[in-house]
Amino acid sequence: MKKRATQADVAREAGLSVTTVSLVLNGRRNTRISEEAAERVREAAERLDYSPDPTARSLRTGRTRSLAFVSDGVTVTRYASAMIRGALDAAEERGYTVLMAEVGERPERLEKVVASMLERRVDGLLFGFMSARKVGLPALPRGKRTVLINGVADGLPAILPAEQDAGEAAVNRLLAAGHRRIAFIGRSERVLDPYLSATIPQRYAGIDAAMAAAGLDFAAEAEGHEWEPELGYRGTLRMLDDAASFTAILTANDRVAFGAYQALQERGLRVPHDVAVMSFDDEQLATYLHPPLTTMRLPYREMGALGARMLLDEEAPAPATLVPMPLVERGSVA
Amino acid sequence: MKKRATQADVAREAGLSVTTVSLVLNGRRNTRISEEAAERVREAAERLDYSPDPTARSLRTGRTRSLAFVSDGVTVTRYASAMIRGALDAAEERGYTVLMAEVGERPERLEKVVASMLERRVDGLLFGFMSARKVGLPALPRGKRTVLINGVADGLPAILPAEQDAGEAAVNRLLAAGHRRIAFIGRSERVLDPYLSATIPQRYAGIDAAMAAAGLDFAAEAEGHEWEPELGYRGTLRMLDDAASFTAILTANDRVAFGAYQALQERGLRVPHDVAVMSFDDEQLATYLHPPLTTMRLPYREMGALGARMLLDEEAPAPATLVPMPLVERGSVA
DNA sequence: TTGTACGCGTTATCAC
DNA sequence: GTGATAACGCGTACAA
Repeated sequence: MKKRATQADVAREAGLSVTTVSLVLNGRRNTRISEEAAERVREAAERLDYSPDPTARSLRTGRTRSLAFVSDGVTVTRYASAMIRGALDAAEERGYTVLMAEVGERPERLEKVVASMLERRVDGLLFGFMSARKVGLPALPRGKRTVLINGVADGLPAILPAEQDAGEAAVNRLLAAGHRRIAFIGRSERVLDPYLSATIPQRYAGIDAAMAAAGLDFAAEAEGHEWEPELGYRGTLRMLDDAASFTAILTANDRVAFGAYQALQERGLRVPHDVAVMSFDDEQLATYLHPPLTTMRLPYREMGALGARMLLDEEAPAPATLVPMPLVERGSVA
Repeated sequence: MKKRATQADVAREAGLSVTTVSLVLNGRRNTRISEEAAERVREAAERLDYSPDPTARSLRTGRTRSLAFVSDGVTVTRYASAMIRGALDAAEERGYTVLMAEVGERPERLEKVVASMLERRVDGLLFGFMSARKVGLPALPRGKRTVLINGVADGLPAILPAEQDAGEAAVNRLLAAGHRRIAFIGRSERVLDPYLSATIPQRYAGIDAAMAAAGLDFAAEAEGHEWEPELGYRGTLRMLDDAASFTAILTANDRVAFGAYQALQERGLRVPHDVAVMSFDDEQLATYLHPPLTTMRLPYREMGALGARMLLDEEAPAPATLVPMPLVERGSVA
């Protein structure tokens, strides 16, 4: 492994000065270098397989062409990790590198991690959270560009899923299939705390708005804030045992829907023939079910990509951007 | 936002030279600086809130205290993304930062991405793959430390799950519960291609070895290389329809087990009372089932952490390191 | 149109 | 024991 070629090497090879080399290779427009010199530089660079040293460049310019992606637990979260992928792709498109850090369940680490990223002179900070909620962040330097994905904090630009629209769309999908007696599993007062979730209230709001617009009330409800299969399972059984009459179930998320499927199957009810199921999130799980689950997708990958673009593109970012949650049509609604 | 303090500022504040400052702050041992001078330096640094500029340091030392984590799709893979977390934690412990990149389904991007990481002067390269298989990698500079996680390539150190042991342990768990008539779902010739999987053959080998040691053959088998719920579902139904007699099912992975559960429930068979189910991987899914699934866990987080440690700690890494797959005891075997 | 020389903040080599 | 000073590789003001 030979030493890497430097600008000086290229200059020598081309018989020109480093200034010329620098100007040419950085594609400076309003400096009149003869086309012939420029060509000589490019050839020399090519011959020597030259590529600029980003370290030296950063030292000189104060910019690193890198951004930090700081998250709570998205790497260990079933599906939220897709937001990393989105950010990675958008950053790479722009020639940026992503420094990753994760603070896990210990928010007190956040300060240390952010400080470490700032020391590394990242050009911007991207925060990503597992569940969209209000978060406390350490003080950040004024000028430093910052965007929150799936989270909100004081005056920082935030990217969130368009939950209200999704709530409406979910209900409307059931209505369009002719359902009028609809059950809902997963309402909870607890979830209204913005530090637990900043978006779930909107999901509820959308759901309720669409129901109201149709002049309907839910035929049955099973409350609960732990959106795990158990809730769907027990909730569905309870509603059936209460002799509630419904032709469709709307569940707070896919894991709840999963539990609902189990209960329905136990009772000999077929999805979607006897009972339709409509849900939110679109975890991988949704594709495992029989029939596969129709659900409103959390657009994590798009949110990650948008976050990186907002951070890196110079336009002033909006205070809050809502990313549409697409309806993923599978087989559980008919 | 004021300008950051530099070493020169600290030197001035302490009334000493930058040399002294550098020596003290880097904790050099065999240089005789008076304890009093050292103290003055530390105090001055504290007062000015000085922290060294990693960019300048890298320019000088040629090391960046950063490593690259290059993967195919681990960020969008249900559970493999835990290996990122492991690598992140281990890197942070050592003061290293992780530059992430992901090439997705396009291996031709690998070369570009690796080149970009090398340009950034990372101190080491960590490759992480979704499924443990033989991979082709671009040529890497001689000296550059490299470790593969969940993948194998020519002469590079690799970290893999200990599948053979896990295969044996899974069978032995069933034997310990008294099962003698065991069915197996998921054998396939196709999976023996090392470019598809380098470890599945070992999983088979462990399973077969344990069965042979017990003097047993499988009571029934359902073959298949697409390890999705569908295989478990159809496979189980077929075996039951063939009037096969078994008290336990060993499935190739959790998704297959999920399908098996569905089939068993349809036929009115209870897990684990009528049929025990034992599996591999430990996806989140395993905890959703009724009863929760007993399975051999793929230790992705540990593998990620070990990879980073091997990369960063100076010991010469072994050509291949097998990480134990722990038995996760839940409720599906009795 | 191109070249010279300096500075970015650090570490390392030598003097004193 | 400590202090000048020369790199590291790049960008750019200023000179030619």
